Amino acid sequence: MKSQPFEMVDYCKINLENTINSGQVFLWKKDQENWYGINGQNVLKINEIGEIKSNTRKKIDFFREKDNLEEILKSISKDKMVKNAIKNYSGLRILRQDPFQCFISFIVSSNSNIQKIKRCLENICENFGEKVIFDNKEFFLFPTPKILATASIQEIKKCGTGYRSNFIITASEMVYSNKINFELLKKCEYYKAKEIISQVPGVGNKVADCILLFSLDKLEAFPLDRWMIRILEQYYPSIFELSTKTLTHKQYAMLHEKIANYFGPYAGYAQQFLFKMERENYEKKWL
DNA sequence: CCAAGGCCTGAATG
DNA sequence: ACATTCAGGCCTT
Repeated sequence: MKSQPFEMVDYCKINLENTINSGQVFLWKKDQENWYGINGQNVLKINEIGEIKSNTRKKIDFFREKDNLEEILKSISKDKMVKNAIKNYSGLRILRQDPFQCFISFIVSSNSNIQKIKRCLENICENFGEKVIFDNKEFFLFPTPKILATASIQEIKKCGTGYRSNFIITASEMVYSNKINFELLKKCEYYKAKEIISQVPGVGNKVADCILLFSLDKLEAFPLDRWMIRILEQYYPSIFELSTKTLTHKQYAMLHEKIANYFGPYAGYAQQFLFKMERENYEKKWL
C-alpha cells in the first residue's frame, strides 16, 4: 500500500467549527465543551473528540462518514483557489441534514442573512416544536410537516418570516400530503429531483440546490447565491464568464453545467470550501 | 425568452 | 433622533 501524504490524512479529519460555521446549518450552539444542534426530531450533541450523541436511539449518518474524502478532495482540487481553501479550512464537511428541516430552513433563507435565518428558525422551533430535556438542558425540536402545514399564517408570521410565511405553510402541506417525498428524491438523479422540488413555491434555483446538497445527497449541486457569483467573477473570470447581473433560469442552468464540467461530480464540496473562504475573508459572522 | 420591481426585516449609514 | 439605503432570493408583471 502506497503511503499517502501526511496532509491528506489531516484534511480528511472532520473539523466541527469549520463545518458548522459554513452556512449550511443554523440551529447549533456551543457551551463550554460541547456542540448541540437540532436536526429534525433529534437533538445532537458532539463532544470535543467528535463523538456524537442523540436524545433518541435513531442513528443517522449526519457526518456522511462513508464519503471517501480523499477521493472527493482530490477530485475537486482543480486549481489554487480550491486547494488553498481545502488547506485553510481543513475538515470542512458537507452534512446530511434532516430533509424537512433543511427544506424549510432554506425557504426561510431567501432574501435574508444568517443571523436572521437563525432567529426565525429558533422562533419556529419554540412556537411549534416539541420541548425536550437532554443533558439537563432545554431544547425545542424542529416541528413536523403536519404541525407547520396546519398552522395559521399569523402564527407563522410571528416568527419573523414575513412574506415567506405562506411558502412555509404550502411547502409543509406538500410534504405532509406526500406530494414531496424526500426518500424518493434521494433516489432520483439530480436534475429530476431539482425539477420536482422546484415546484414548491419559494424554492428557486439556489434554494433547491441548497436542499439537494445539504439533505438529499446530491453532491453535484452547486448553490449559486450572490456570494458565489462574486467569487466566480473575481477568481474565475475566464472560466465562467458571467455576462449579466441577474441570473435567469437559463443562465443559472448554463453556469451550473460549466461548473459541473469543471469541478466534477463533487462540485458541491468545492462550493462549500469557496463560500467558507470568501466569507472568512470578508469577516462575515456565522452563527 | 428577458428585465424590472415588489415582497419583509434588520443592520448599516446618512 | 430619525430617515434612508441596502442585503438577500423568488415570483409576478
